Amino acid sequence: MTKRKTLIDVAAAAGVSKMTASRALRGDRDVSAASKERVIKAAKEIGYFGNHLAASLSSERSDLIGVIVPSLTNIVFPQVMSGVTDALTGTGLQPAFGVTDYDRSREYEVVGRMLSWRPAGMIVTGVDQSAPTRQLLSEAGIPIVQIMDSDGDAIDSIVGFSHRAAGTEMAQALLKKGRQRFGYIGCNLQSDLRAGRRRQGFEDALRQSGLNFEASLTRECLSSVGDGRALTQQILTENPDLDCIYYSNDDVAFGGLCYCLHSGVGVPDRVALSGFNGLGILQGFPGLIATSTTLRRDIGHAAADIIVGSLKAAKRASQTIIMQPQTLLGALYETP
Amino acid sequence: MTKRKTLIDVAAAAGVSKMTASRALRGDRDVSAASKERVIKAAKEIGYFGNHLAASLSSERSDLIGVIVPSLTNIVFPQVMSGVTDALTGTGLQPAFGVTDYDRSREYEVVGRMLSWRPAGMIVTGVDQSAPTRQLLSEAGIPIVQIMDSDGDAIDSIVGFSHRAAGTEMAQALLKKGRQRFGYIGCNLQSDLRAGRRRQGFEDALRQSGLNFEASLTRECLSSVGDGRALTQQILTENPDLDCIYYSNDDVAFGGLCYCLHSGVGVPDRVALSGFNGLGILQGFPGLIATSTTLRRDIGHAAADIIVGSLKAAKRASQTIIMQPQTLLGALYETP
DNA sequence: GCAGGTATCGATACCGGTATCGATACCAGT
DNA sequence: ACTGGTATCGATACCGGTATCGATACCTGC
Repeated sequence: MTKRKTLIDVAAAAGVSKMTASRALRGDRDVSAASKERVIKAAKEIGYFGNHLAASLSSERSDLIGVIVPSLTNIVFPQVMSGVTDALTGTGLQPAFGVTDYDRSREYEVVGRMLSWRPAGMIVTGVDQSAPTRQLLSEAGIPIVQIMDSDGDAIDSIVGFSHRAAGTEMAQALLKKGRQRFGYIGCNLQSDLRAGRRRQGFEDALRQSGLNFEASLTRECLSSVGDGRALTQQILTENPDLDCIYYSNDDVAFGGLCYCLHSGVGVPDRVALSGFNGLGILQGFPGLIATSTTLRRDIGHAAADIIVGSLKAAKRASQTIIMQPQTLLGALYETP
Repeated sequence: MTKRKTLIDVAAAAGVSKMTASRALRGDRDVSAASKERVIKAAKEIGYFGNHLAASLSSERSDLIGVIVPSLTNIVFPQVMSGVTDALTGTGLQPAFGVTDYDRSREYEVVGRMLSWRPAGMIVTGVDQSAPTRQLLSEAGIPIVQIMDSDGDAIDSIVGFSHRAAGTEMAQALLKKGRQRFGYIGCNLQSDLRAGRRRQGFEDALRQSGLNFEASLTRECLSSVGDGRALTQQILTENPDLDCIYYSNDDVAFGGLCYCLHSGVGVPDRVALSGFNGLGILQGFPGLIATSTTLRRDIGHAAADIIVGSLKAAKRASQTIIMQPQTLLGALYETP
C-alpha cells in the first residue's frame, strides 16, 4: 500500500505551501484564483481525499451528527434515519448512526462512543435515557434532540408526540364506534417503553368507560407479522367474544389481519383491529386496520433541522415540537 | 459550556504524566497497578471520555468499518447492517453507515467521505461500483468486502450470491411445477440492478423452455406492498390467463397476494406468485408465495468477519464466499 | 515619492492523543 | 560493590490538518 496522499503532497504538486492548499480546497478567501485552480487540479490528479480526523481535530469543529436508534430491524427507525439523512444532505453535515438494541446500558456506551467523535449534535430516540446517559449528553455542550416521544423530560430539544395520548385517542375512537370487548396483543413490551405507554393510554380511556382489556397476550419477540398471526389465533380461540384488538404496532396487527382473513373471521365487522404507525404494509388491505400515523420521516427531518438551525444560530434555544399523530379508522370510519 | 476534559486533565488529577494516563486508560503494559488504578479513578471522577479523532489520527489506526448500503427504507439493508453490527460488537471495531440511494455518483461521494475518516475496512453493497469508486476503494489499502452479489468483478473480497442464478433456479422450479404463462412485476429496476439480474436469470430459463414473459409491468417506485397490489390488479386484468407472476421482491409479491386474496383469485391454484428475499412479512400467509431466502444477516456477519480476520492476519488474502439462496416453493411444493 | 490599505501567502503554533526512546529506580546475581 | 536486567515513567516528536499573525508585493491617493 502506498502511503495515502496528504495535503503536503498536494501543496508540493501545486507549488504552494500547505496552508494555501488547505485554503484553496476549503474555498477560503485569501487565495488567488490562479493558485486555487492549480491546487484543485493537483488534488484531483494525485487523488487526494482529505483527512476528516485531522481536520476535525484541528478546527475543533465537526460535521458529524450522531443519531441513536434502538433498532434497525423495525422499519420505523430506518425511516427516521432516512429523514435525518435527507435533511442533512447539502448542509455539509453528515449523520452517524448508533444502535442500542433497546438496552439502556448499551445506550450509554453507544452515546459515549459517539461523543468521543466530537459530533456537532446528537439525535437520540425516546426520552427514557438513564441518568448517566442524560448527564453525558447534557454536558456535551452540543444541541441534543430527543425524538419520537414527548412523554418525559427534555434534555434539550424534543421532536415527538405523546404515545400515551395516541393510545387514548385510538381507544376513544374505537369506543365511539361501539366496540366494547377489547383484547391486547403486544410484542417486546419489556424494552419498548413507548408501546407500553400507548397501552396505558388506551387502558385509561377504557377505564373511563368502565371497561378494561378482557384479554392480553404479550411476548418478548421481535414484533413481526408472524408473531401477530400466532398470537391473534391464540387470543381469539381463548376469547371468541372480543370485538376489538389493540396491537403494539402495525406489524403485529397486520399479522392478526392475515390470520383473520385466512380463518374467515370478519374484519372489521366481527372484530376490529388497530395498530400503530401507519406503515406501508397496511396498504395490502387498505382500511382494514385502524392505525395512528406517526410521520417518522418528518420527525427525523425536523430533528435534523433543529440541529442545523441551532448550529447556525448565534445563541442556542431549546425547542419542543409536538407532532399530532392522526387516528385513522379506515373501514370503521364508514360504519356508524 | 465548559471545555471538554482532555487527557492532560486526567493526568493532572491523577498526578502522573499524560503518557502514563494514556497507557493506563488503554490497558497498556508499562504502568504500575497503582498508577493505573489512580488514573482510571480520576478519569471517571472528572468525566473523561476520550477523543477518537485525536487517538485515530495519532495512532494512524482506526476502529471504524465503513458500511455502504443503497437504501434504508428497504428492510433488507438494515438487516444486513444489523448482521454487521452483531459481528463487530466485542471486537473493538465500530460500524459507520453510509447510504447511496442507489445513485452511482452519490455512491462515489459517500465512499470518499467515508474513506476520509480513514476506516480500517469497508463493506459495500453490490459489485456495480463505478470505475472511480472502485479505484478509490482499491487504493485505500484496507480490506474491502463487496456483499449481496457475486455477478461481477471483485475489488477485494466478496460475500454474496448470484442473483442471475437465483432467478434461473426459481424459474426452473416453477416450470417443473407446470407453470407456463408467466408475468413479471418489478419496482425500481432502473436503479436496482440486482433485481434486473434476477429477472434476466428468470428469462434465461424461460427461453430454454421456449417461453417468455407474456406480460411485464415495471414502475419506478419504492417497492412496496401497495405498489405490488396495484400492479397485480393491472396485470391480471389485462392478462387474465397468467398462471404465474415473478416479482422483483417479496414486498411487491406480498402486495400481489393481498390483491388476489381480496379479489378471490386462487393462490397458488390459479396463479402462483413468487418473490425474492424470504422476508418475514411472508409469514402473514405462510407458504403462499414462493421465494428465495437470502441470509442477509449472515452475509453482513460474514463480511464483517472477513474484515476482522483480515485486520488480525499478518498478510491479507482476498476471499470469495458464494452463498446459496434456497428456493422455497411453499404451497406449490405439495402440489405435484 | 511615500504613507496606508488590500490581496496573497507562508511560518509557526496548536488540536489531543500515541509512538518511541531514553532516564531512573530497584532488583538479583556474582 | 558492581553489572546487567526489568519495571515504570516522562520528554519529545510526531499524526495531518487549521488558526493566526506577520511578511511581502502591489495598488491607490495625495
